[in-house]
Amino acid sequence: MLSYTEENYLKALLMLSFQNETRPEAGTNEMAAHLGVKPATATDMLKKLKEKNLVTYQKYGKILLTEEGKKNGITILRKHRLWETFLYEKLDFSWDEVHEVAEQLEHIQSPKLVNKLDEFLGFPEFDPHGDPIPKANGEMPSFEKTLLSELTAGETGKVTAVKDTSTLFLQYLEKLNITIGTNIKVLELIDFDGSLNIQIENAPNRSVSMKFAGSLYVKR
Amino acid sequence: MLSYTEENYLKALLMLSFQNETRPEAGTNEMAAHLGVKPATATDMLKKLKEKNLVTYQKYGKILLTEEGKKNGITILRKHRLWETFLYEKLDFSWDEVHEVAEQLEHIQSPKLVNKLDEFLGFPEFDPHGDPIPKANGEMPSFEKTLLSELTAGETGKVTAVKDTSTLFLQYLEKLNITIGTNIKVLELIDFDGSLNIQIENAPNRSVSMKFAGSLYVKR
DNA sequence: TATATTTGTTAGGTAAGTCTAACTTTTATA
DNA sequence: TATAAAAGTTAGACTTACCTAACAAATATA
Ligand SMILES: [Mn+2]
Ligand SMILES: [Mn+2]
Ligand SMILES: [Mn+2]
Ligand SMILES: [Mn+2]
Repeated sequence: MLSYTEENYLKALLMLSFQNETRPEAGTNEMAAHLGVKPATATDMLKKLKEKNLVTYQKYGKILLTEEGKKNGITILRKHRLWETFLYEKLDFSWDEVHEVAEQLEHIQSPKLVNKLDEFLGFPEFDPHGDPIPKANGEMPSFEKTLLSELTAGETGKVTAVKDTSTLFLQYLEKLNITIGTNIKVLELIDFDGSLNIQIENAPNRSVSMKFAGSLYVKR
Repeated sequence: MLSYTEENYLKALLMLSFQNETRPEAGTNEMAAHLGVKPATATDMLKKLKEKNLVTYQKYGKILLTEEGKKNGITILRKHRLWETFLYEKLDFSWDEVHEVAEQLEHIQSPKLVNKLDEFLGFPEFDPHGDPIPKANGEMPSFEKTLLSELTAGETGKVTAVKDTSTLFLQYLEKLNITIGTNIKVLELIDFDGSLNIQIENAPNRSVSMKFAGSLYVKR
């Protein structure tokens, strides 16, 4: 049985492993920052997780989830994303509101609940941010990871997911009338600062920053 | 901000106040037993709750919730019963399974979630056990509290709630095809041991014990 | 009313999870 | 490669929630 806190550490390590695309290892400071605790606290927890065979790591070395640790992390992530979907689809939460509440709901212990919820939602493959929801068996639906910033002038992409899930970004997208499924055409690339002029389906044309274009996943 | 544990203590005190019909006061041992902790632990917590002005009590005296404590307890109870209703109505949980999971869900912090859930469920007045769900303003729908054991021979009652919510009792009721809304006619009262012969709607006649008849609320 | 029983409190201890301050190791850079 | 910076660890402390054992007060009963 894992504690609420241990679950958070495992999920954090899993997400860092997705983020660090080259190698799935994480560092203590990185992990601590992700969880909003001090590095000293992360070190303490690491010892405990190692003791329980959920991570492999040695002093001053990198952290890697074991199979068991990964399995547990995936379970939490599955719950997190199913709950986000529930809040968004059934209770009319906006996509910048779901995360905070799902952060709590993901820790509810009841295998039956998770699977019934999945069924109730119609076995969704992606959450409101376009992130893949792990299946009951641990598999992750895959999706194209093309960034809007990778498109060339003239190309069109349909938004599949957001890379940045911060409230600030999500609310800005809402203002721009962009959501999962919206088509965006790149009109022009500005070499000077990497910004682009885009045409948004059902919304006025816009100029957006490089940072913006690097935060949206699209399908060509 | 109340901790998970403090919330459990307040809900326990509230429910004991409903139970002790004569006076709403509770004792340390009673409280500890209800929460599954040792009396010494309950005493510790009591001091903290008193410090926070959630209960009034003095050493060796009885425990009483303050208005603030009661308000908080009612909020938890509202969430508990709404979640039970959700699990029962939307996710096909049986009425003996809902309690355990609601025990966890009641602690999720999000006023918006509670109210949206209430709306999603159609503002239910009673939970799957027939217990009243406190309204957002703290009011409790009232209901008739006649026990099956109070009926006389020949009278018919419609089941409105269960007094005992133990798995053992709920599963027995299920076996007998009795649920909220079922009509039961008292055929005969046996003076010797207080048992009664009853006629259950859509099920064979039965003899049930005094204990059984004292655990079911009905409406004449 | 004296004594036994029940009820409630205190003292002292543990475990989880967090922190700060000081220290060590690793890595980057001059 | 020596040194500075960054990354990570350790020691010691705090808070919350729990426990056991010993004690004190209140209540029931002979
Ligand atoms: Mn969490
Ligand atoms: Mn998400
Ligand atoms: Mn609870
Ligand atoms: Mn109930």
